[in-house]
Formats: sequence, C-alpha cells, structure tokens
Amino acid sequence: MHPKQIDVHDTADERLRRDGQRYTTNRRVLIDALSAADRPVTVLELIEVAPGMAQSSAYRNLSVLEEAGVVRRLVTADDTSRYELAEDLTGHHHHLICEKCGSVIDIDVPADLEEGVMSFSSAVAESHGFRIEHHRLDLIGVCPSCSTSAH
Amino acid sequence: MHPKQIDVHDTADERLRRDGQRYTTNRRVLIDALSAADRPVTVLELIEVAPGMAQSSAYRNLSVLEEAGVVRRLVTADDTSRYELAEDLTGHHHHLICEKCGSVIDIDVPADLEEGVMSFSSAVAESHGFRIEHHRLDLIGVCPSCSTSAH
DNA sequence: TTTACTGCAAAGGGTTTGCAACATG
DNA sequence: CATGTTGCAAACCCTTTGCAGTAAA
Repeated sequence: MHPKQIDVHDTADERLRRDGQRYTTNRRVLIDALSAADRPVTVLELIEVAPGMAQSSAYRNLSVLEEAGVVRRLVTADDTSRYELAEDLTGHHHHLICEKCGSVIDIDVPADLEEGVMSFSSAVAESHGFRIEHHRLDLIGVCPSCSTSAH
Repeated sequence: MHPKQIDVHDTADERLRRDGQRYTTNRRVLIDALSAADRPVTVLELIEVAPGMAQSSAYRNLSVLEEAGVVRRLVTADDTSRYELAEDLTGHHHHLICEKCGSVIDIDVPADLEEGVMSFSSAVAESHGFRIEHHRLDLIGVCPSCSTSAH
C-alpha cells in the first residue's frame, strides 16, 4: 500500500540521530508500546507497560521523541497528555473523543471530506499568515461506557 | 440574522437558575469579559480583567457556567484552560491554533465543508455507539509572531 | 434562615528539573 | 573520556478543595 515499507524503529533512530540523540532501550520500549496501541495513550499507561522506567524518563523521552517528530502529543478533556506515533508513521487519521472520561478512538475520514479540509486549510494559511502544520477534525461526545454508567 | 436576538446575560441567568444557581456579579463580569473577547481566553487573562475576583472563584464560576451550558472550556498546546461563550450564543466556529504559544484565533468554515463534517459525524455516531455532541475542526500551525521570533 | 457564593490558604496532581550515577559512541 | 541518559526526589504550576464568613432568595 505504501510506496515503501517504513520501519518505525529505523525511522525513530534516524530522526533522533539527526537531533544528536540516541535511540536507547527506554525509547524503543516507548515506541513499541505506542506501535502496539491503536489509539493515543497516556503517560501512565505507557509506564505500566514499561516496568522499571521512571516517570521522569518517560516524560523526558516522550518530549525528545516529539521534538524529533517521531511521536505527537495531544490533550483531551481530562488534562492529561496522550501520545501517538507521528502521522507519517501511522497514516493520517482523526479522533473520536469522550468528553466525560477523555478516552480517544482513532477514526478515518472520507477522502472527499479530507480534501475539503485541505483546501480550506490553504485558504486560511494565506489569509492569516500562519504556517499551518496540520489539522484536527475531532468528533466529541459521550462514549457508550460513559452514557451507561450513572453520571 | 437570527430568528430572535439573544441577550447573553438573560440566557446566562436563565440557564443558571435552571441549575439552582444564581447569576452573581462575579459571573456577570466573567460573561462580559468573554463576550468582549473574540477568541478563547485563559483564566489568568480573565482574572486580570476582573480585579478583586479570587482565582478560586474564577475557576469555580467558570465550572458552574460550563455545567449550565453558558461557556465552553478548551485546552490547546500549553496545558492551560481557555474559555469561550457557548456556541449557541456566539455562532458555530472553529479555531486556528499556534502550537508554539498556544494562542487561538476564531475562524469560520465554508458551509459545504461544514455539511460534510455533519454527515460524517452522523455516520460515526451510528457505527461507534457514541452520542456525538459536537466536533472541532482546528487548524494547527505557527502564528506570524512565533515564526518571526528566534527559536 | 436557608442555601448559594465568596476569599483565603492549603492541598492536589500531572509534569518538569537538579543532581549524581550510569551508559553509550 | 566526553556527552547523552537515567532514576530519585524535590520543585513547579495550574487547578481544586476545606472552611468560615457573607449575601441573596
């Protein structure tokens, strides 16, 4: 499907080196965990999957990985950071967010809608003098679990 | 343009009463400040405009106002809450966000693009069992000010 | 006169940082 | 061996909460 099969670890290694950083065991573990998830995950979830890694290391490494363009950070309703692999590693997608519990599900958007967003994006970039890096089209509501449970 | 001109204060009062709350001076000051702004503002900014109001009161009142559906809270890149009036008081709009400094600008979206999002939203609601409350279509990039300044 | 609201100060909780020890190129 | 990385603990900062006093219905 892709023009070239991208290896996530090779890419991470390469991008970190470009920044004068090393692809350490801790960082590899984080990337593995993020690769295994099909949704953005919290730092707490990452630490649970990576026993022995200090919280500070997790935060620091995720920050370095974000700087290198390997992962992306996002914040939902519950004020905790969630991380996912950068879009050029996973493919462009969008999010379905529960405004009660902050959980996130990845969703895909029809191509024609995507195109509409892109052309709108270009227009706004020009009119506002922004350099637009990306967009997000999130659907926000209440997940089945939260709408069942009493308040 | 609107079928009926809506007064923000009347609406706030009404919605608070519905929740057994009062429309106090502090809350009126917050609503005035939010009405005057053409973008989501931080709690700190609100307090600066409302001298004498305790931070705790600002947070508590904004929370009550959000609960009553008068204001909406959003979180951008810098992990601080920003508030804006509820959409039925200001009209539906979207955001242009600077990923460096977290600042936000309100933007409008073409009607046809908006329609595309709505129909997509309905489809996802059905397929995922979500009750979808709203959506956000944010453009994210670097504002003119941040792309000029060093680093 | 009951219930909501307020300010103050303290606590909470996710995130960041100083530092000495460690590991990697 | 020079530089990046780690874990621990303390610090940080935005936000929330306990409480005693105040104001509104």
